[in-house]
Amino acid sequence: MSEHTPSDGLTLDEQLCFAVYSTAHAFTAAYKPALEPLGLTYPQYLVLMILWEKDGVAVKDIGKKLFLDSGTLTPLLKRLEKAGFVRRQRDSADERVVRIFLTDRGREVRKTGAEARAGVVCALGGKESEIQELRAAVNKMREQLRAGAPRPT
Amino acid sequence: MSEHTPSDGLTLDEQLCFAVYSTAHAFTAAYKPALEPLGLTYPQYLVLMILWEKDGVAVKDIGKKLFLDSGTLTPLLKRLEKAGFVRRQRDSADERVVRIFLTDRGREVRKTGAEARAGVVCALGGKESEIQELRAAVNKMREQLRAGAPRPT
DNA sequence: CGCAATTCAGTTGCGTGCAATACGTTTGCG
DNA sequence: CGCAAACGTATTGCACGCAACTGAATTGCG
Repeated sequence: MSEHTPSDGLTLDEQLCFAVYSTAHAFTAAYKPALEPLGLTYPQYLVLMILWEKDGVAVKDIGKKLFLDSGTLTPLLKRLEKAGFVRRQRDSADERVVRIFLTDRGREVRKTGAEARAGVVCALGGKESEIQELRAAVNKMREQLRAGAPRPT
Repeated sequence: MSEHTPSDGLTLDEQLCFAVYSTAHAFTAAYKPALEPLGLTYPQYLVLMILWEKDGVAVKDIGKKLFLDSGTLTPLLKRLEKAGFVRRQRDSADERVVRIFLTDRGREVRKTGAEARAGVVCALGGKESEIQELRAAVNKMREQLRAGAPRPT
């Protein structure tokens, strides 16, 4: 098993990071056929998922859930508003806060969202238990990365 | 266990797709402290990994490995060239093809790349075998998504 | 050979992501 | 109360990522 190249574990296919990176893109592509006809992108769909769970969430809290900042969310939410899925409204009790509310249209598309997920789950080959197991492992990895990465101190 | 919300598995935290999506960002962030001082982004680093394995690869083949198209790669490779990591050269035998070659600088940073990976692996909490197992599961998922998603025929 | 189809890279347009920064609102402390 | 610090959102600039398209080079078939 002699290696003609100095193999230091830096082969692309050996990398967990690349596996995750490329699979994330594959997920986005897998959802696209279901979302595109609605005029939704995948990150926009994630925002709607949060709102389906609890309406009137502040931008900041959406950011915490999705790990995104206002630089990403503000324009995204404006596009969602323009497309008629949500309403953006300043919190009268704290004028710094902008709360996001679903419109009727925003609530309507939940059905289609559920169908989208069903289709993708199907493509994954069934077994919900396996999927949940994998999800837990991937989430754990994310938390470890987030714990290891932050500021030096 | 009554649900006060119509739970159709559409909660953000139940989603494997979101786990992968957010973990991909976490990986990028984890690599950043190592890559930023070099003036490299994570996707640029992926391209270098391919070239470390085999130099002089065509843009098209880089795209196949990374699942990216020329719309993404052409500007990225131009930036890599401008930063002095690679050289872009038309294939004289087939003028349509552009081959990418490492410069001395491009070869130099391999060491730092290896250190970057070591740091991230460390943050993941060790056990190479577990990491490889997870990598295999995630890669399998990607292939299932890619097999399920393509054109309707 | 001759020409249509294919291939490959490049370009444009749009939607993320993220760092850095700006700005108005609120809080906390003397 | 008065003001500095903290907070929440918005803006700008840059780098992906992808769809749609362009244009040059090559291939393949009659």
